[in-house]
Amino acid sequence: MDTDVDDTCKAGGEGEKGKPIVVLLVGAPGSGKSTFCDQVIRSSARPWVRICQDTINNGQSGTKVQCLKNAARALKEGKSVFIDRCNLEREQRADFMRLGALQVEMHAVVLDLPAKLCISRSVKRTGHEGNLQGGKAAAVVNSMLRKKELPKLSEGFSRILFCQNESDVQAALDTYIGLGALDTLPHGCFGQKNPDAKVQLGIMKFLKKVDVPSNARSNASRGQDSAPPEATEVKNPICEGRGNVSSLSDTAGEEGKISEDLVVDSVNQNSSLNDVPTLAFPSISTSDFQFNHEKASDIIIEIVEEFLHKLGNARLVLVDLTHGSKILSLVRAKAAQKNINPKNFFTFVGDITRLHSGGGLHCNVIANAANWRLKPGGGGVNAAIFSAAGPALEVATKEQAKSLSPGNAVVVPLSSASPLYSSEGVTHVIHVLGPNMNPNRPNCLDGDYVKGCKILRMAYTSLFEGFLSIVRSQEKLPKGSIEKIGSKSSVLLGHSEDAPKIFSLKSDQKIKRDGVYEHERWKKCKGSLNEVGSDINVSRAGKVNANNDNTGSGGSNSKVWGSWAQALYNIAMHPEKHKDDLLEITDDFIVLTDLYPKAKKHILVLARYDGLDHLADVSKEHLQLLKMMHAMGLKWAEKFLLEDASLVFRLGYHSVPSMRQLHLHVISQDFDSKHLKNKKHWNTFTTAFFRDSVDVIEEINNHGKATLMDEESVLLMELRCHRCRSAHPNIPRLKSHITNCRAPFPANLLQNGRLVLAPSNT
DNA sequence: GTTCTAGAAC
DNA sequence: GTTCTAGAAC
Repeated sequence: MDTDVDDTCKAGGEGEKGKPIVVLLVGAPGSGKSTFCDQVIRSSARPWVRICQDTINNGQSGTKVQCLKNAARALKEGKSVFIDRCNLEREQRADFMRLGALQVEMHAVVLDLPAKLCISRSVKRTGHEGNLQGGKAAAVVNSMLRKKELPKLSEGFSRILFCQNESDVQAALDTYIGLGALDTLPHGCFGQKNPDAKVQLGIMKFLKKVDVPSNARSNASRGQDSAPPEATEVKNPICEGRGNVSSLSDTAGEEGKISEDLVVDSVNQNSSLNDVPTLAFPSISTSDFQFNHEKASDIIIEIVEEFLHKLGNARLVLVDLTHGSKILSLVRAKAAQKNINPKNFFTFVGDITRLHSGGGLHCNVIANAANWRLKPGGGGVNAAIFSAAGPALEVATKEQAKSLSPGNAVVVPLSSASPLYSSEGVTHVIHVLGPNMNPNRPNCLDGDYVKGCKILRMAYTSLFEGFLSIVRSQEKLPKGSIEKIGSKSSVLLGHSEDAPKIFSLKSDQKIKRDGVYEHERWKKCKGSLNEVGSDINVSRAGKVNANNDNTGSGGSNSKVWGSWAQALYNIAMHPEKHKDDLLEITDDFIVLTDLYPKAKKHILVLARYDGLDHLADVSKEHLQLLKMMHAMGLKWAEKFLLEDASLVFRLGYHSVPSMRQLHLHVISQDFDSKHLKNKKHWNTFTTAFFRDSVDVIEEINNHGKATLMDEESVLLMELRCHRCRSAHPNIPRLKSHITNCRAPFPANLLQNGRLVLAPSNT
C-alpha cells in the first residue's frame, strides 16, 4: 500500500548524517501516544527519549518548561525526542516548535483514532469502569476533540503523519522503529483524509450509548483511500512528490528527492496559493564558487528581509536539491530567529526545474545561478535549468544580454515553447551571477570577503529587484512613480529612469555585457567598482507609463480624431438615429453592444457629454459621472449574469481609446470572440492599459486624474493569459490556450470588486 | 476601430 | 507551402 511505501522509504541519507528528530505526538487521551513511544523506543536502533509532562517530575506531572528543557538537553546529546502530551491545539504545540531552531527535524504523528476507542481505553486505564467515570472520560475526550486543530506544515513541521486506525498506527510504528540513526524520512503530509472533521463521526451517538456501525472510516474503505484520491492530490501535491522519493530512495539519488522542507506553508493546500507570484532561487555562490555558508546565509536573510515588505504577498523560496543542505539549515534557523513570515519566505528541498510537477510548488519565476557567459553547461543549477528549459531559454537569454558580471541579474521571459514553461508554469528565468571564491575558477576574489559579501548582496538585490519588476508588471501599474513594465524587449532591473549604469569589476575582471542593470543602491557603491555606460538604449523600454498630464504638444485635449473614430461621438450626440442598435438611452448615457465585441458579452456605457472625449479629459468634477457610468455598467453586467452565471465581467476604460467619446467597457472575461484578432485587442483589455473603473474612480477622487498607460507599450507587451499569466507566441496560440485555461484570476483582480461575478461564484 | 495585404516567420 | 503580423488606408 501506498502508506507502506512512503513511510518505510528512507530518502537520501547517504553521507548525510540524519539529524535528531522531535516527534510531537498529537492525540486525545487514550489514543495510544505513550504506547506508541514505548514501542518505538524499545525496538529502534536510533536513540530516543520520551518526554511526558505527566511523569516528568519524578513520576509526577510537571510543567511545559521542564519538558522543553529536557527535550533540548536530549537533542543536544544527539538523541531524538518524543513529546508525549495531547498537543491537540496549535497553541500548545507552538512552544515545542521552537525546538526546530536547534537543527532538528520537527515531525508530528497524529493519532486521530475513533473517539469511541480513545474513550474506552481511557476508561479502562483509570480502572474506574462505570457510567460516571466512563461518562467523564467521554466528556473529556469529546471536549478535547472539539478543540482539536490538526497540525499543519506551516506550523514548522517538516513531516506530518496522520493515523486514523490501528493499521495506520502499525505502519507508523514500523516507520519509526525502522529509522536508523542516520536515516531520514520524506517531508510532507501523509495519510490525511478529512482535515476538517473536528469531532469524529459517531461520538455523540456513542455518548448516548448507541452502537454505531463503523462508518466511512472503516478499514475496508480506507484501504483504497490510502492511495491519495485525486482531490487530495490536488490539495496537497506534496504527496505527489512521494513517488519520486520512494522510487529513488534505493539509489539515494538526489535528483528525484522532492520534499517539503521546514518553514514551508502547506504547499497548495489552498489552491489559490498557486496564484501567488513566487520566486524560487538557489543559494548563490555557495556551491561551486565556495562562498562561506555562514556569511551567505546572513546575506540571504538580510536581503530577503529588505525585500519582503516590497513584495506584498509574493513569495521567495530558497531551493536546494539536497535534503541535509547546510545552507538551507542555516537560512531556516536564521529566518526563524528573525521571525520572517514563513508564508512569504521559506526553504524547499527539490529540483528547481521540477518544483511544480515534482513538488507541488508553483513558482512562476526561477532564478538561475548562471555563468558569466549566460550559456548552458557547467553542471549544477545552470546546466539543469538550461537543459530543462530547452533551446528557447538560450535564445531568449541572448535577446536580453550577452554576458553577466558578478552581482548582476538579468530577467528573461520564457516563451511558452519551453517545457519549463508548459509543464512547470515558469514564465521567467532570472539569471544571476554571484562572487567567486573558488581559486580553481576564473575571477576568484582570492578570499576577499569584504568584496565578496558586497557582490553577493548585490546579486541578491538584483535578483529580487528583477522579481519585483515582474510582480509589478503582472499585477498592475503602481500609482505614481512607475518604473517599468515587463516587455519582450526590455530588461528590467533596478531603477533605470536615468541613463542606465552598468557596473563591472575591476579591469582585470571586466566582462563585456549589455542590457543588465544593477540596483540603485549599488550605483552608490562605487569603491573598487567602475561604472560603464550601457551600450543599449533603454528609452523604449522605459517609455511605458507616460502619465497623460495634458502638457506638451499633442496633449490629450488636442488629440486629433480620424473620421472613423467619430462613430461613438455621433451616437452620443444623436442617439435617435441609431435607436434600434442601442440597449438603453438616458439623458446622460447610452448603453450599446460593441460593434465588434471582443468577448461573449461586450457592451459600452457611453457618456453623452460633448467635450469629454476620453479618460484624459476626466477630472474631479466628473467623479459623479464616473460613478453613474459604473453603476450603469454594473447593472447590465448583473443582468447578463442572470442569463449566464458562468460569465465574469470587468468594467474599465482604455488608457488611450481609439474611438472618441468617453466610454466604459463592460466585458466578459472569456474573450471568446472572432473579433479578437491581434495583439492590440488582447493587450488593451488584459494589461494595465485597461483601467478598472473602480480604480479610475478612486484615482480621480484622490488625485483628480487617472493614471494612463502609453498606447505604444500595448504593442510591446507579451501576450499573456489573463488568468494564469502564461505567455504565448501569437494570437491563435493564445486563443486556444484561453479557451481551456481555468486558472483562478490573478489576486489583484479579485480585490476591490474589479471582477463582477454571479453571486454563486463569489 | 476594421480591412486589406505584403512579406516575415515558420 | 502556410500562418501570422504589422502597416497603410479608411
